[in-house]
Amino acid sequence: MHDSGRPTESAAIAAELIAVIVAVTDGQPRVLTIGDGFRLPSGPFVSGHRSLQAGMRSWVEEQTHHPVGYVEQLYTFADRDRTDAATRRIVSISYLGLTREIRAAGNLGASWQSWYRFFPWEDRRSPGPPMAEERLAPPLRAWADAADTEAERRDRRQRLAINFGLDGERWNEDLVLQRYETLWEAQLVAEAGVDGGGIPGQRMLHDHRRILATGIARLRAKIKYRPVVFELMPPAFTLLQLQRTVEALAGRLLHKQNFRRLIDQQDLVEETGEVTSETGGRPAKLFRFRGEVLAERAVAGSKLPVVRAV
Amino acid sequence: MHDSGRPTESAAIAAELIAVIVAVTDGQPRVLTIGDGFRLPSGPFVSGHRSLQAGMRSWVEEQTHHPVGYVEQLYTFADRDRTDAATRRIVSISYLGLTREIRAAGNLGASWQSWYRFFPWEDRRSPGPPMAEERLAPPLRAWADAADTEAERRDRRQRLAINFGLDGERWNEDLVLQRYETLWEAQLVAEAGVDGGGIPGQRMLHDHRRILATGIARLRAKIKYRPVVFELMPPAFTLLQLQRTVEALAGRLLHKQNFRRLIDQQDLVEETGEVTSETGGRPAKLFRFRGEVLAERAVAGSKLPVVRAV
DNA sequence: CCAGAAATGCTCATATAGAGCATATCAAAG
DNA sequence: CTTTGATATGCTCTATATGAGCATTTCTGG
Repeated sequence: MHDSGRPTESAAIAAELIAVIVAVTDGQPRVLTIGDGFRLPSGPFVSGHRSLQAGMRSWVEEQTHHPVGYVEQLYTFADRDRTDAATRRIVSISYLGLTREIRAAGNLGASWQSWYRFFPWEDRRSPGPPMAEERLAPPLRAWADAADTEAERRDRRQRLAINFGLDGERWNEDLVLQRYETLWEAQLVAEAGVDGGGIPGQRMLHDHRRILATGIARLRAKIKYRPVVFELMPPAFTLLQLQRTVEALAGRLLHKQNFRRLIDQQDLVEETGEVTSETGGRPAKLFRFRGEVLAERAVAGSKLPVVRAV
Repeated sequence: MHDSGRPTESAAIAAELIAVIVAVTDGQPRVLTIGDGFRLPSGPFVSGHRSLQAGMRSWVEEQTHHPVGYVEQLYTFADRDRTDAATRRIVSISYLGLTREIRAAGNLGASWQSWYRFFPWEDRRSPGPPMAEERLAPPLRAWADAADTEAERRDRRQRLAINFGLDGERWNEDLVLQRYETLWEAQLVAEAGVDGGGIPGQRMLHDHRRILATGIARLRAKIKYRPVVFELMPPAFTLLQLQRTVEALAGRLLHKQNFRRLIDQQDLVEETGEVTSETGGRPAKLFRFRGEVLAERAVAGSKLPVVRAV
């Protein structure tokens, strides 16, 4: 409360916990859903919960029977237009979780959905002209041109260039949320009211697609400076499997040799001593994650030109 | 709610908004406090608020009469042991705000406090042996050695080395929260129960010091990849002033020439055409922030060895 | 005119990142 | 037993970025 002395007259509200649980299987990044596959696991935060995170874990486990591993908080929001049966405002606290998919039959209708089902334009791993340019750019440009003033038109065009990698700009895979929000503004997603203008991409319940976008964006940004990918890997894996996992998340292909150089420069993995010849071709060495690095090194680095030993 | 069909039976809870408002004045990073200077502006989230952020802004303005500029969400938590008068669980949503200090007399007892008053060990700008080594290391090492098992002792020592830059490790200014939490665990901060073992650093109300630590950590990390410092600068400034501001935030000195190189490599500023000779010495050119870069470039860069033009 | 305080210009060595070329090593097909 | 298809691995070369300093220039205040 904002004053320990006097009691607060705060209105009652309801708090909801929502989880974006991610795994990568068969080269696809997947998100854990319940029901018909269009909603994320979620439930109210109640007094019995030890903490927000504990509450989220228990809802996920209850609704999906799937264990949750690594977890971090994503974002909290309070949509003006969402209230519960008692018309209380709802505050939603979202979490991002990383696990490995466990294939158990019929667990409550919980299912794993490729996240590119909801954001097909985010997958740029296959060669050929990307969907952002083929399918999204035309209606988006039309939206930009439809602005009232010339200044606004210019703003919109520049925003499109940056967010969608148009007009010579490079594609930035981290801008998942910005892209979704731009599409929303241009009335190109189904949640925005109309039918979505024929843009591909499955909609979700309420604002769940926006929350998923937030989770993807966070994860794509995070794999660049923290070794979180390993939460998604089995105990032993080949470097190519690791690369394929990162590619699945980032939605783009990586340069193999440079990827390997990056990995071992950082001492992230060590050989198990075994090899596998699963995939055909020269058998690959198996590696395991060196969990110690989490303790050994805080993170990457500065970007500030600090002066040493004053 | 987690199911749009049936009503949820969620318990009522109270939501609180807390703000960490930062400004840099006279070379000191300062945080806006109310009352006796040991508490952050805060208040309940009520149904009249348009959004969480709007509610936070209105509380800050009501309690301090100070305008809030740039804002971002920090973290949401629910302390088990904090309830309000009606013994509802409290969910606290914290925000980080950046402004420039306005010196207005007697505004409600609101005041700006140097954040190093609460975290003196975080200021390493002055030469000489840093406080982390002089004052903190001994009791921390004692805590590490007091662990039950050898394994736990080793873990603690390594954690100290990384968090506090001991045993040859480098100081990482971003680990503000980890340091505070380690000190808490070692019973060296006043909030942890006892008197804090003589470690310098003013305590705050409730968990406000932890929230401030979260804000400092976020800001220190963010200035490295996003041009947020400019939110703290006046419209025109010299490069040295800019550098001093970053140094105040980071708590360490920067290499002047390299700092300048970094700034203009990124086209972050442009000359106003004027010069100032305020500080003595050769007059410095005045610069202004090129706000356009926010639109022009998304951010910094990859760290993933992507392959171009497949 | 001189000392003090910055502002500025440059240089050099060392990482890191982006792109490719060339081999090595296996499984399975023929 | 050889060929083909698929990787796994080693190395090289070129930009660019980063960390550290040295050397000048340009003012203000005695």
